Amino acid sequence: MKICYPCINTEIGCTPNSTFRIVNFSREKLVEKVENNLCCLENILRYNRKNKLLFFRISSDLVPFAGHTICNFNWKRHFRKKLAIIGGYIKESGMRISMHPDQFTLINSPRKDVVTRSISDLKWHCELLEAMGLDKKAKVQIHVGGVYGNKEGSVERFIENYQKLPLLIRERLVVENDERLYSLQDCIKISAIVGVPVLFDVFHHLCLNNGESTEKALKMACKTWEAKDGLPMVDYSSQEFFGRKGKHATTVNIEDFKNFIAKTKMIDFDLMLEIKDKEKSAKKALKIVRRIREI
DNA sequence: AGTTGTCAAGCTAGT
DNA sequence: ACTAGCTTGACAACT
Repeated sequence: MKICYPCINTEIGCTPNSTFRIVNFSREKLVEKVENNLCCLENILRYNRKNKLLFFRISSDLVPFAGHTICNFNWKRHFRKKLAIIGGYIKESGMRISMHPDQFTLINSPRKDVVTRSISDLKWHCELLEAMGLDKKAKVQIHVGGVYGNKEGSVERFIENYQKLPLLIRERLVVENDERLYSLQDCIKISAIVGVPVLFDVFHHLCLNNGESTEKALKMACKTWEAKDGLPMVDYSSQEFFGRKGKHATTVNIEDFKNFIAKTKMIDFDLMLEIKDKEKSAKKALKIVRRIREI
């Protein structure tokens, strides 16, 4: 089991997600930001390696506006060497990478323009991982999307559009259960038809489920991953005690986490801790995982 | 230097 | 018909 936190490190003092306003878009601005972001990403990866945190989610802001029509600059070519170096470091360290485009990226919208933009967005995520030389175990995760007043039809549209995706995207795309619309069961049903691996989100499952226990659900999700996809990826977070339902906790709840790790001891997967204090919780979690799983 | 409103993008649910 | 919230940081314009 590899374990880590998404996108940001709060200790190092740099950000790999530095962006700018679209009105200020220029080739120079983009190069400046990406240079800075890649440099910070390297710092984070070094920190993670030192701390044995071997799973990391790279932010979609690493290359601002990369999938947008405004971006006519070939950043892949420009940063080719740097990307290969970073990818080399990731591989040599035995690390794994994921990416997670945000809620605007969905392939089941009835709006053609939304789907087109989403595909363009997914494409650059995959191209980035490709440029780093990472194998297909590096994944890009999205949710099923909207319901649009007709869940069956919306699932159907997901399936149709998924099947039309270029191979470059299909080889990396995984679908994650969300906390309001598409449960794990919904994702599994889609997976049974198109073969997309299902990324299990423990916390979302607590918010929306079909009565299965966490262990049962996790096992079901794991079956959708094949050897070529690598170990199943799992997202974990806990509920902020006084927060609205679905709000992520500030720091990991140690007791809940121990419980989760103990219950799932027999299953192997990679774990992303979606907790606000990032590497702090990840380090605590790693200690627990090591003790309970004896790794 | 510190504070605050705003940001490329979609969707749902609540008013 | 309209907007807050997702999740949330960071930019940019303002004190």
